[in-house]
Amino acid sequence: MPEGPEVECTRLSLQAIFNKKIKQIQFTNLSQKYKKYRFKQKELDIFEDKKIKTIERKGKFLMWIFNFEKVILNHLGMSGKWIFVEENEENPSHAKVIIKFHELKQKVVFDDVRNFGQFRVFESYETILRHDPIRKIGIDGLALPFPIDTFLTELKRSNYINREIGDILLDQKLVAGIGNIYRSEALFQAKINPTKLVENLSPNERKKLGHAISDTLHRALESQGSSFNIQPFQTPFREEGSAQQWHKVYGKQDQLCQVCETEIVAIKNKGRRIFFCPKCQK
DNA sequence: CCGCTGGCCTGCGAGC
DNA sequence: TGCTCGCAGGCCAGCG
Repeated sequence: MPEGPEVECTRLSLQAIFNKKIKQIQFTNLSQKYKKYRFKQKELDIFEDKKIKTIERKGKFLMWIFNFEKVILNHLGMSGKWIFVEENEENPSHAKVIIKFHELKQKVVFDDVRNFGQFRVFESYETILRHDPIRKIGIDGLALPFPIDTFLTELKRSNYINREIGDILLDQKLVAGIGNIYRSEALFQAKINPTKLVENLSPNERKKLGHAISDTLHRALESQGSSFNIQPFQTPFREEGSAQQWHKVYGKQDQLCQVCETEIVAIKNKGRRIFFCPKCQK
């Protein structure tokens, strides 16, 4: 579900639990159905009475930093969300992790329907930085100002030049935080056909694309993300986003382009769909 | 080092 | 009504 902007919205809401003394972090009974969480409660027991100092975002990953050496790597996967739940309120039906605090009535619950999420303890900050997905992560698409020069340099890497631009935009080693929705939207804004090879992009197109990525992700952040379909994104305070209201192409196959009234088309790229206007995006 | 494929999961709507 | 199928905003191990 969540891409960079949704993950950042989540991070901002979770500031409410910074510096609160933890009573318990607990894997739910349901979570024990799954290998990645099974028999790992012991790793969470040591967090009792500790505090979350801050949460850093690396692309779509959240790194939880505490007032001792351990670090937790958390990924929302396709359907994960953190939700504040009242003491007497029932847990969401796919709760995997529950965190309770001494000073807070509410607990915070990691609810993850499709179970693609991650919640893993690492020994230290240094250990997590050596973890491959973190170590290899590219430019943060939400970085301000967007590092356009680095983006242009990276685009010239030999492993990218003969590949389709729509394909490599999901590569978190290039720009981290782009997901399936915002790759289509960014390409539309930059007026670039997703099947165009990187080597055939003009200098102007490359610059426009960098700007479009940054602009798209920031507009999404301001809109509190995109919420639609069956399992809409919600912030921990259960607010839904409104970015879907300005989507120009994502999910709009068979509808007419708002600019030129040509029919929006969808193509498959490695099993995921890319949406674009065949006239505006040459 | 690289890129690609299949696997990990549940829930929903379409079509039969 | 119930079944199967395809599809959904992502990552990663294993392979060539």
